[in-house]
Amino acid sequence: MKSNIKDVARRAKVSIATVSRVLNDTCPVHPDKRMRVEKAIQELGYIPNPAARSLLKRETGALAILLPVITGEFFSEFLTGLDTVSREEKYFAIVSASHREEEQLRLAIRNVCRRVDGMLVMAPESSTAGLRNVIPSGLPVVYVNTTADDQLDDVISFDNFGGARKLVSHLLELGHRRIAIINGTPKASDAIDRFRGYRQALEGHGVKPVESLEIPGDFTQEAGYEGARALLRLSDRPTAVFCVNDNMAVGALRAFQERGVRVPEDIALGGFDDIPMANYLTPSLTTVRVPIKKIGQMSVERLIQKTRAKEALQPEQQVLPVELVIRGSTVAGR
Amino acid sequence: MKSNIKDVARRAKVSIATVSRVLNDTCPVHPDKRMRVEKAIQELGYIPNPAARSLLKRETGALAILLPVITGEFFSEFLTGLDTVSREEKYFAIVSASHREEEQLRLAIRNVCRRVDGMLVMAPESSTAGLRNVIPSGLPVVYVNTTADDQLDDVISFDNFGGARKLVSHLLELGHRRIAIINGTPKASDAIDRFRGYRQALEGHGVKPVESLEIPGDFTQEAGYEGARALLRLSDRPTAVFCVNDNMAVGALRAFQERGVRVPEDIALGGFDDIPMANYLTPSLTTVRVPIKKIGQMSVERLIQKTRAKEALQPEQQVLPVELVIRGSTVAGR
DNA sequence: CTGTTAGCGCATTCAT
DNA sequence: ATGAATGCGCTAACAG
Repeated sequence: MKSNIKDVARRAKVSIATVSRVLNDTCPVHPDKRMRVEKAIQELGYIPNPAARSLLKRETGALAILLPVITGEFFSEFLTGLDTVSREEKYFAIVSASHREEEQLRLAIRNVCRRVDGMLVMAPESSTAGLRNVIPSGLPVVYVNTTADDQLDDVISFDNFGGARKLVSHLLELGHRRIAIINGTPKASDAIDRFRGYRQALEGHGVKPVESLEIPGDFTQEAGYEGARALLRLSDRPTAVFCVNDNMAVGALRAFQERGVRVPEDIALGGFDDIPMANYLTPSLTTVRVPIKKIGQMSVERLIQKTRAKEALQPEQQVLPVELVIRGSTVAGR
Repeated sequence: MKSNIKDVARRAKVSIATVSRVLNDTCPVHPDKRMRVEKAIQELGYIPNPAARSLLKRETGALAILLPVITGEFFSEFLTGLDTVSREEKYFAIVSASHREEEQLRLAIRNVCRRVDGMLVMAPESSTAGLRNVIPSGLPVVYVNTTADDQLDDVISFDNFGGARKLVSHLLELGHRRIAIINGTPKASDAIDRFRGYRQALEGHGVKPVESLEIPGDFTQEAGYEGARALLRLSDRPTAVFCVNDNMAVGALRAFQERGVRVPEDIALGGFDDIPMANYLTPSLTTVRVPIKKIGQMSVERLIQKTRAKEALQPEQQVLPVELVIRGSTVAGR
């Protein structure tokens, strides 16, 4: 059965304070007693109760990582980066997904906020001010890829707008004029920014946006697949398609291949994120490289820094650059 | 600042007991006071401290999910299945990765075991008996894909041996005789079982195993890539390669394509898992379908069942069937 | 060096 | 229906 500090103390014939001392190595303890305590701990299989400890110390040694979803390569990469760092820094990472629903996110925040010393929130569909009333003031938070209404929070994001503009400009420079877009979930800021980049690029080249070429989506492969099929049904097909993330581009590519539409000869295809898979597709996918793993690392590093600091730190907001990666899905022979 | 139950009581001009009552809806409370309490909670942004609650109630409402890694499609799928169920059942899932190291796993177990009401452990490199001394007796545990030394624990796994045998038999039936294998991490039971399946299939067809065709690996794409390159350097190349998981097959495919080795014409390729990506590769990947998402669901369901049960349940051990999926990487024209 | 004691925030008796 | 008091397991301050 689960034993407690009293059991250990009794067995080692010392006071509970002494047990606590050897446990936390706070002040010197007589080697003899230390040994007895260690032996008792061993024999009982005693493990301190973090609930009791955190009640007292007001810290938990854990960090919450709240993501819209944990599925897919994008998030895998992000988690990998983040996990390494938190492990090194002796923090325990609690990962949860909010399924892109604000309500679920709020619930998750409520669920964890008292169990952790800090929170990492990636919520492209929410904004920092909107979440503020759910988050206990004083709890360190780092937002990733979340809309910042003001300068009060730490926010790390990357250049969604610029990346999309670059990619679509690349298509335009290849001579494409009928360029479709398959979008992400409607309220997601990253989807919105990428869409803006798309529109901006078109404008910059004097191309009028065509509404029938702007297909709604939700970041999933299925949406990419369905969106691409819808585009193929059009009487006046586009010559290029920009999927707002790689995941959807994967689905689109499948739709094209099923219908015998060659990429890039019949239709060019671009994505966003540069997930590992992008390079494995045939043809490989032209996309916008986002330093996902690095962002994962950076954001926990910052979170841990904020958590360890006694004083509240000056909020920092940064937007990381992204890079266009040209591959076979837009230029044949690559 | 973080407020506590006392603050709420003071503000609502009631006792803390009353606050606790409206919080947990235990016994009837005068509507008037209830209102005052609710108002105070609202105004203070009060959130109960789960640490204090669990100290008293001896339950946490959380489940631990300990996986070897959380990267890649296999684990994404698993988590997706699991997440849905635990959310529905009002349990909070704490996910952590042990990096395939027993020491890390033990550390993670220690870290979480007192924070949760039950644990889901996927540890292909460990065995149930070996972990027993780290896990507090009485804590409900469900193992997935972990070696069972005895009948004392709940273990859910799938037919690694049979799946591998089927796949390699398929290659043999296509006429292949020089069949290489790229293996998983050495101590992982799934890798070991799949290797056994490979050997067994060869034997069944009277083919002698060739040691130079048995390449070590570690389940990562990089290992698949390197393994495939090593095979290509052989003077006497294999005509088929079985990668012990799809992830490595992806890496192998890349190596082949880089060197202009056609799949399946020059070399056939098989994987294991049937991750979503397998179907998107060109050629699509012949593999062994594992009902990953379903296993994720089943295992938490069982865990929750054990957790809710007052009495200790009879341990159940089950091995789920897997299915050979033949695609383009072994048979051209698919 | 070591033991005793007072809470941490909360649910739960036991009185009222 | 409600409040006062008790204790969950632990650490820290205090007193030896």
